[in-house]
Amino acid sequence: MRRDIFQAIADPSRRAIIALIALQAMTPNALAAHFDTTRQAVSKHLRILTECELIKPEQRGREIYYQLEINKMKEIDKWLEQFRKIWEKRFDQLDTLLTTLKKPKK
Amino acid sequence: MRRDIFQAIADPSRRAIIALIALQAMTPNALAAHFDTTRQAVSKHLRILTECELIKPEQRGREIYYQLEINKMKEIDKWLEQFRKIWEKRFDQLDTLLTTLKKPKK
DNA sequence: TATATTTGCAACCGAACGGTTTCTTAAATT
DNA sequence: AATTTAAGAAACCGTTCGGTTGCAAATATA
Repeated sequence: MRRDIFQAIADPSRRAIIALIALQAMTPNALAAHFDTTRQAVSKHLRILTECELIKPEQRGREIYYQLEINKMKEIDKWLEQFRKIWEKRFDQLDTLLTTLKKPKK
Repeated sequence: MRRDIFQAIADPSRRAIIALIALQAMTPNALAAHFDTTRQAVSKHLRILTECELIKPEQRGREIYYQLEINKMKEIDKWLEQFRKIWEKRFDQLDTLLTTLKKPKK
């Protein structure tokens, strides 16, 4: 069973859950109210997100508040880094080109 | 059939393909040589990546060079933006705390 | 022209995915 | 103590995924 952060964010429902939890910790029931699905389905998503440590459960009485582990999100950012270098380079090249074009002709 | 960039990067083989192509455009055969799998499997990944416009095929004789559409990668960066705001805020708070601790006691 | 090479496409297969329904456990409320 | 509420666990179901094998099409080479 593959279980990493990239697989975790592949599902649109899970991305929506992450976005909601990012604003404030929420219970499975509260989350389910935002979706057109059963609480159990949400629970399954929460389990997956918990397993790859993207969210953390916090028991409060009989309720469980799930909160985002924002640091884990940085792993995606870290992976993107290698490509950011490339698109920044391309932007610089474009910038150079534009600057060159602007220069008065010899 | 769901086909978006998040699903595209969910698979580790596809992430590896993206990373290779980022450096230089490559053919399916050349790519397959880097993996312990058949060319057809790589071709399937390339198809998925092409469908969500993360890569672009360029025919050259009987070979097809696939090259990365770096701009598409920015979509991930864009999605991350909402969370980057949060982790930068948390960092600022930590920074403020540390600065406060450093201040001499009254 | 015959042959080899590069590639895509279709059919198939087992495993994983995303969902539902049903059941159990535990805490809160009456 | 009985009932309600919140949540997880297990079993099941149809679909998708990632891979394979086999085949057809098109280009290059002999």
